[in-house]
Amino acid sequence: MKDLDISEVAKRTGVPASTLRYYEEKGLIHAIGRRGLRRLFDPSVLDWLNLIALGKASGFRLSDIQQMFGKDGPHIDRDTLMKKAVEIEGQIRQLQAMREGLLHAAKCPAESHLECETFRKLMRLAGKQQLRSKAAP
Amino acid sequence: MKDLDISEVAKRTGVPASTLRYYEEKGLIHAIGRRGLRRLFDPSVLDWLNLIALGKASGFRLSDIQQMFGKDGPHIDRDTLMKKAVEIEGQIRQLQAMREGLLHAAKCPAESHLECETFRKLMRLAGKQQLRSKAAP
DNA sequence: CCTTGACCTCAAGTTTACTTGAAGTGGCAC
DNA sequence: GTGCCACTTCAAGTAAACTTGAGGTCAAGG
Repeated sequence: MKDLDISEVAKRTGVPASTLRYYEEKGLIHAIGRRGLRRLFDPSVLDWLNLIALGKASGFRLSDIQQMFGKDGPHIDRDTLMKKAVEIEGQIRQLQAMREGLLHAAKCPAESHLECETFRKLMRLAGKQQLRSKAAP
Repeated sequence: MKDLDISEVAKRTGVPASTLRYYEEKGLIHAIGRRGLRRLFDPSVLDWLNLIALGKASGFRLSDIQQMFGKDGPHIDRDTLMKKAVEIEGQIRQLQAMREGLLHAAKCPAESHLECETFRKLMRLAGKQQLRSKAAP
């Protein structure tokens, strides 16, 4: 496969060039070289960007993502990964409660949703997950 | 029930007073009055804060949250709520993929995770949900 | 009555994740 | 060879969600 120009990467991923430079600066992706001043990327950067997008969509910070799938290094702390996975489980439950709450709210005729017992129950349920996780800032 | 002092609300919810003032300024919560300068909150503010926390944990912006569960107004656009619910569904799927990916990564012996076919498959799967949702900025 | 300190306001600072703009460089089509 | 313009760097700007600090107020305990 051929190396990719920054604009090529941008085109294929939808991530703006400025963001790609920013990510490189932050150590999330790496150019394999330069042609003159211009960065050259290995096609694998597309995978990395996919991964980064996924992480972001999951509510992680760039620094978290870097931590999890470190530099280009092979050292991924398994404990950290497990902890993150558990964190995500809680987040999923919260999202499910939120979703149910919203769906109910869309149907429920109560004046204020806080007056609806079903809604309040869902909220309490979700509230129980005392996950003050910094994963979703 | 008695009205609550800002510090009382802070104590019971864990939300700092400064944040409570900020939320009030943004119209997410409302003091029912003042004793001198000091805000007085109805105990129902605890429910609202619960709801706000839930929304935040689900990746919504404060402005989204305000939109969904508007001021103290009863006007909640059901279509908006449904759309949000659908958005959340996609987010949940992404989180599930992320979770599985992490769990797998915690076990998989591959040098780089990108070299692991299982991992890549999970990523592609998650990537398919082209949810460039602004719900999780 | 008088002090105390928790609360107030308002402005400015912080962090995260970028974007924008100015000024420079050099690959490549002609 | 030479000029265009996509690329470069670096500094500064933006938005969201708060936090911090200075200076002021006033309800309550002694």
